[in-house]
Amino acid sequence: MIDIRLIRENPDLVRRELEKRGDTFALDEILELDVRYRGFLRHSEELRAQHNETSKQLGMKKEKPPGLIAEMRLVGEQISALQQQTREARAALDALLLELPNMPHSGVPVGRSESDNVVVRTWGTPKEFAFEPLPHWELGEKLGIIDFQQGVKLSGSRFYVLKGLGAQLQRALISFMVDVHVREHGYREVYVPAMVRRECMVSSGNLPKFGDNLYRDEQDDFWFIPTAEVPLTNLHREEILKLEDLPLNYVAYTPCFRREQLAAGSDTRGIKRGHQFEKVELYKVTDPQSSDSELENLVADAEAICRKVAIPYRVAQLCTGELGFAAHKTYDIEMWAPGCGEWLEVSSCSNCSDFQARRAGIRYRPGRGAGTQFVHTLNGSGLALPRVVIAVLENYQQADGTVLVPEVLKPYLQVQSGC
RNA sequence: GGAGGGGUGGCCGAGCGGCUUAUGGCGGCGGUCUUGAAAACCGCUCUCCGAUUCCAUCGGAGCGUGGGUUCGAAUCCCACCCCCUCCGCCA
Repeated sequence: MIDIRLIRENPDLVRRELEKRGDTFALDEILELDVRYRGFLRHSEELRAQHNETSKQLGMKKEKPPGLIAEMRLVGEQISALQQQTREARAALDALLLELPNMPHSGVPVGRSESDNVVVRTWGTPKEFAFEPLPHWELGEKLGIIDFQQGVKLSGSRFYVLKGLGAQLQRALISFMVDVHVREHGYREVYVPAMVRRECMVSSGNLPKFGDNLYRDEQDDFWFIPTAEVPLTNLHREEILKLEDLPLNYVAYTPCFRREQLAAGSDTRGIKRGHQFEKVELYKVTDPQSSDSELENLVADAEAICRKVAIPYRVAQLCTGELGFAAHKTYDIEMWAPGCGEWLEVSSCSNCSDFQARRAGIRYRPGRGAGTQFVHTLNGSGLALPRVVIAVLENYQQADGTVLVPEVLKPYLQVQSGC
């Protein structure tokens, strides 16, 4: 959420920043509602101040004059009516504020589409194969480790079943990645619910605007998380954190659920995009001064995984038009997949500045006696599982259709050579 | 799922229609005393919103959440959320 006071005091700045995303926003309506809201609020507070004073005096009197009580009742009714108007204006204002995306960081390149993203670095060189490398769906089927038909049988399109070493490879990657982040990067491992209350989705920015992308249990109003970012954002909801406890670094492994209402046929091959997938998520809560540098640390922590599994990757900075709703600045990490011949997004690391913190009410106190301030939150995959599985299969494949096990995964797998 | 009990400031815990700007204690901070520390004593300790002459002052709100009754609600009523105990069921 953007601070209403900033919009009030500097609407042109906010408008200019938001329009970098390539869209227009209802700022005039917001400003108008804000004036209305404060008018009602001020009026009802003035009346209430008088009313409080008279009531207090009335309470001290032995004789209660009936005329005065009748008069007070009328004032009370006026206050109720004003409060109702105040509430309505506030609710309308909040509804609009919740629809505004975050403002981009000043260093984000202005642009409209993927082609305006900026590749900031590349690591490794795509391997030259002496044969035509196969896409993972062919490799997986030949090896009997990915079964698409059974996925469809159980749940429909965009579901798959991993079998034997396919399932084990994914599980090995999960353990390996979490271990690296805990032991080498200082993250605290947490296990969180995959179904959350509606307000958690509002805090993270998924609701009210993106409900169409979420699965939901209507009976109990549980919402299925599209990423661990949602529960992690809410871990400290409505808390005032101590400066000395920042930054908080969390790593969580969770399943993720996305409705992905894509056109039939797009991205349907393979396990790149499904309704359910596994992800290891990194999350940081920092003070506002540190979030810029912590984003660099976060990206480096995610990149470390790519290097350890020795798969070429590149890091792209997203342009303003590609930023997610809550994001202030984002880097994507893309691994090279020689079989499908594309750079696969395996991580998206974002500094959300105070956008989610404001929605979730997560604050800290900068110093003794100082007022509270909103923290900054950052998140990034470290990494998204099915796509790393794809990259491993396609990069480590051999001429005979078998796949070698990356060195770092050997301690985590039952086999030492490959499959 | 059934029955009962409960949610009050950082924590514990009183209050059960106006005397509460929420008693008291613990913790925390500052001070007095002391060579220093402890003890004792004194004082201070929350958040949010709005207005203005904006390092401040004034007003409003907040006792799980949201409504309601009343001139006046932490206190009474309704709904919901959460926690605890027992029973049932279950991994």
